[in-house]
Amino acid sequence: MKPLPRPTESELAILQILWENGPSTVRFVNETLNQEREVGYTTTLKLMQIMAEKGLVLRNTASRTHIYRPAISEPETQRGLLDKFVDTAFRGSAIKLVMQALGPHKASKEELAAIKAMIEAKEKDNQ
Amino acid sequence: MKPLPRPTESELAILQILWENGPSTVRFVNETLNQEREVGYTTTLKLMQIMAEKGLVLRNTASRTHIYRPAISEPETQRGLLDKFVDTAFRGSAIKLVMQALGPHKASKEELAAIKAMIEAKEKDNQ
DNA sequence: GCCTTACTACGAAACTTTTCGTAAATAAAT
DNA sequence: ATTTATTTACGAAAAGTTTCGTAGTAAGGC
Repeated sequence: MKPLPRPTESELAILQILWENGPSTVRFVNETLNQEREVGYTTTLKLMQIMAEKGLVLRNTASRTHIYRPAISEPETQRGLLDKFVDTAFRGSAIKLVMQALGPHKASKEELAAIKAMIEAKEKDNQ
Repeated sequence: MKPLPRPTESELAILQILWENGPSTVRFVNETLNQEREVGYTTTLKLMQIMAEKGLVLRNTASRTHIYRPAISEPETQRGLLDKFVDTAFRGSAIKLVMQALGPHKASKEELAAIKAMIEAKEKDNQ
């Protein structure tokens, strides 16, 4: 099994709709996309067909209207994209990326506590 | 002044060489790139010319061999790329990105301390 | 049954990014 | 001075991504 390719930006937008809403038709995906910006129906269809070829989505073709679903989870996908991004934009330094990401961001008490907990766990690992 | 466009992946690779080594010639940049993968000299030249047009780099054309330098700092560039990336890959949630990035990463004591300090500073802000 | 609508398949155009070949100019080497 | 090497400029091909038009086929409404 060859590993799945990273999705392109448009493909990612489609995957996000599938992750959020579960297995969906092209029409539903297209209508959801159109809440953001205008996209032709066949444009969405074509993209989803390409994604099926690449293995990024699976589709049930039992009925005439095909049902698409993601072939990979959102966290797995994010991991792949993040690894690439850390390499290209931060020369491999995840820490620098974290600092940059935290910098201007308004975080809630709970979020900060969660990160802190994670860091404290890692500090224990280090010993 | 229009804000500078985000660099593409290849452009980013060139910027990184300039950030790391200071003002450089096309030849130097090309040779550095070639340590990673084979790229033709005119390919690198063309990219750098395009970057100059876009305003991503500045060049000194006083002597025949032009000297290029970045027009924007690495952190500024990273910030722009990160904002876009958080939006597209993490649907705007910087916190999720941070958690993902910290997850598998081996961090040193000092790095963890630095992040922790930043978080504690933010916790104070919140109150 | 017939017409309208909805869906998939396919191909190609449009756009972006990357790659490189060729030509012209300048400098260096012999 | 002539040749050789180095550099920029330019244009266009190649590759990747996104967009959509057209055709064919199945389904639904009348």
